[in-house]
Amino acid sequence: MFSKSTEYALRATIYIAQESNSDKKLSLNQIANAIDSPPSFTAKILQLLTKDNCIISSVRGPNGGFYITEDAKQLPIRKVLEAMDEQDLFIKCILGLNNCSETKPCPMHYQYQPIKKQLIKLFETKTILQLADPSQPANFLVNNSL
Amino acid sequence: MFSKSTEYALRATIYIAQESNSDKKLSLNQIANAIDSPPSFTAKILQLLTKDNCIISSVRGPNGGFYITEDAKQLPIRKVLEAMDEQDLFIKCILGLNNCSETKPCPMHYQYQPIKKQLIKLFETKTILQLADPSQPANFLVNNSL
DNA sequence: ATAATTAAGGACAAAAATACCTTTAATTGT
DNA sequence: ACAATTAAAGGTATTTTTGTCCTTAATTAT
Ligand code: FES
Ligand code: FES
Repeated sequence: MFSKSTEYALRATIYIAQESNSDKKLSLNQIANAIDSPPSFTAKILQLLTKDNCIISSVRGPNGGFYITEDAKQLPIRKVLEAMDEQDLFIKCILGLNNCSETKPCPMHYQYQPIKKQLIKLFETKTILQLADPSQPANFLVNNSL
Repeated sequence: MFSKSTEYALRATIYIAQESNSDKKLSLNQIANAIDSPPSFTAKILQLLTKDNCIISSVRGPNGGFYITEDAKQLPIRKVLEAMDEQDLFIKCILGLNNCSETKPCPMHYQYQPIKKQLIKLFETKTILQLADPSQPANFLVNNSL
């Protein structure tokens, strides 16, 4: 479904939303450790997410680290996919054809379209906060422990 | 969603089911041309699909080529995904965690699971024939023409 | 100021996916 | 038998993805 980069990006974003706020920042190593991802590679991914501080925020220096603002928590998770350049899923044909549309449907189009719509809706409407909401008991697991 | 290899495999299978039978075989070049794929790469993919002749069949020599039996047309398209080793979609967690299950749900599990079930059902129940059935007007487009 | 800490950024490396090319084997028609 | 045709098989090359490492810049505490 998604690339490793995007999987790490989603896990990192959710974890940061679970654990951080502007008073409690998380270091790269904390995050990579928590989400079972290679630290150096995770650093690259976090750079993409902190671009313009629009999803994740960061500060350097002692007691610095990564965190997410309350405002950013309201963003739909689609923003994470956008930052990771993972938009093919929303646009492309399931058979890989350039155009996916009612006017030029491939043999799977009418079967796949309703599922695609649900995927888009899921990523458009679910916010980062909703996935990290501690009142939802299913919202904790972001690694391969257990 | 799928790798290029799998996209080509699906397009090739559908095209072969549209156009061939045991009396009318298709050459590599015909297929690659029809589905907009690199011929040499498509050759490799067809090798996987003809493995044990279980999905696509082939014969060498003049008037040889690739075709599909009536029996094989009844196979669900999941078989193509299996041949391409693309089973992660059916098993894996959308966040990339090793186990996807009700007992260890990730924060997206309960949102994603219903969609995943529909994807599985789609690939399990739709047969190659259904996607290539000429009585369905949507069943022709397997390339980027138009 | 200085040293310590932390992310940012760039160069590099390894692995996988994608694509190509050459040789071999099977089949057919002559 | 022979030549032509076609897929099979294997090796090679390129590109993309994944991952590492090292230096630089920013921030903080002393
Ligand atoms: S055209 Fe193939 S999924 Fe829409
Ligand atoms: S555990 Fe993540 S989708 Fe099921």
